[in-house]
Amino acid sequence: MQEHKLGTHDCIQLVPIFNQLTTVELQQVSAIVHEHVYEKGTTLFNAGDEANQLTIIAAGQAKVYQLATNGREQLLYLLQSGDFDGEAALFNPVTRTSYAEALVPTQVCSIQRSDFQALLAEAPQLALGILNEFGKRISQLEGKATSVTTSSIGGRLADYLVETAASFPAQTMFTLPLQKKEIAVYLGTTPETISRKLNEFQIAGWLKKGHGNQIAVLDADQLALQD
Amino acid sequence: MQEHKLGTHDCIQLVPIFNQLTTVELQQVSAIVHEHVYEKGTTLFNAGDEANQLTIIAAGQAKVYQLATNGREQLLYLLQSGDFDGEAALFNPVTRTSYAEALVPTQVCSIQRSDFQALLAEAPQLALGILNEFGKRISQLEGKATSVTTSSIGGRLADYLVETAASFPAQTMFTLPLQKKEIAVYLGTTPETISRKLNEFQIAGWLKKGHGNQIAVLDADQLALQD
DNA sequence: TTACATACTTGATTCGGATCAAGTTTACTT
DNA sequence: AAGTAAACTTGATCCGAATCAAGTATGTAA
Repeated sequence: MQEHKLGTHDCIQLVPIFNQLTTVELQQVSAIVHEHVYEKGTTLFNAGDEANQLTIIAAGQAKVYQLATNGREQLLYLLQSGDFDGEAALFNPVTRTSYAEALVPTQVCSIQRSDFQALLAEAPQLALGILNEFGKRISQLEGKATSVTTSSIGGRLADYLVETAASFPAQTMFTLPLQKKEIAVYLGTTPETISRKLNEFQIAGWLKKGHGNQIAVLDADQLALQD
Repeated sequence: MQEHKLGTHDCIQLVPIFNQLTTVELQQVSAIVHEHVYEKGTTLFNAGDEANQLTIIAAGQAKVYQLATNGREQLLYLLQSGDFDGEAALFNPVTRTSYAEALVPTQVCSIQRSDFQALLAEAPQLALGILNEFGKRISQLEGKATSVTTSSIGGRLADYLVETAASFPAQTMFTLPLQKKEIAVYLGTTPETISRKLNEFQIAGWLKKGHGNQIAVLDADQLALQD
């Protein structure tokens, strides 16, 4: 069973920032991409490492944690296929402040800074795609920063659920990709509160809890209206 | 008195993303930059506008507000000389979700999307500089998103004060650039709480309140240690 | 200088959500 | 299938900060 393994060319096509490239440019990119498969539970990179490369998830899933000053870890991103991290490394050597761990067997494409900079001079179109992707990410983060100071916990959880459920058929049961403890940390709250809010939502008829970490969103519209 | 007015060339040199350009490239950029001066209290752009340009503050100061779903306004940025906004517009036509107002007479440089894209193809070095700046902004926003879910109000206020005080000589009185009401909204709290926390900080000996909106930070190190 | 509006402060009360402390379920190991 | 550890739930209590309600400064216009 290795359906999730892909050739280099396919790998690159999965990444949004490379979507707009011509065939020729795609080949140029292929030439400088390195591939690696990480087993479940292994570390993609560590805090304190010097970062010299862009890391792209071709297939699989990884969690990125930031270490807070008090030693606590804050989940920063849940990287899915096509997501990337470490873009700052493409311009300057930086020390990573976060670390990442593979949740499942995960195939990663990486690009070295020096290779990337050389390529950029030849394929300006590439820069546009990346800039575009960065712009999106900034909007997203601005939204998060706003919503965190603006909405209540209930609202943030509701948003998270609607967003997560979006990748599954409507009204069907699915397994939450994160444990409640992790969702809690991600939203800046506690597992207890997550538990209680999910109950409230179920009583309101907006969702249905199943076995283990399964839920079905019944009324995404009402959920989204929370706060 | 027009010391704050600058020629186009000077204007561009103020902007970090253009810092690394060669003289030739700077001239190319100069050619496509439009300048405009907004009087105090006038609107730079409005929510709902279609954005087709990058807006750079050459001299002056502007507030950028985001409208929340409940109709409340959330202060997003306080733009100073050299800051820019609307970078998403450089890649796709977008509708603005925020609006900006000049706090003082403010000189603005703007670049149209079409001009920018044409330029980018000729000056790849420019893309690198912008990408770099974007990377920094993303780190900054990641930090803010983390600190908001992690620290208490006191900690966030302390950070804000230390940051704001940094542009004044140490331990001297200065006037806060925002009203307390606005600081409150910015930090996601209320004027009452700001008032109380400032008292606590004064009693602890970390700052001194003066007349009106003046304060002096006495012990930035202790403040920064808050939470 | 007085009058008025706006910003700010202070106190009393309320409330959301964190924390603490058991239980209970789920999932993994053998 | 039984045993164990981890994750989850539920209840009781506590605390930080929001809200409500006066007040007091500050600044502005006549």
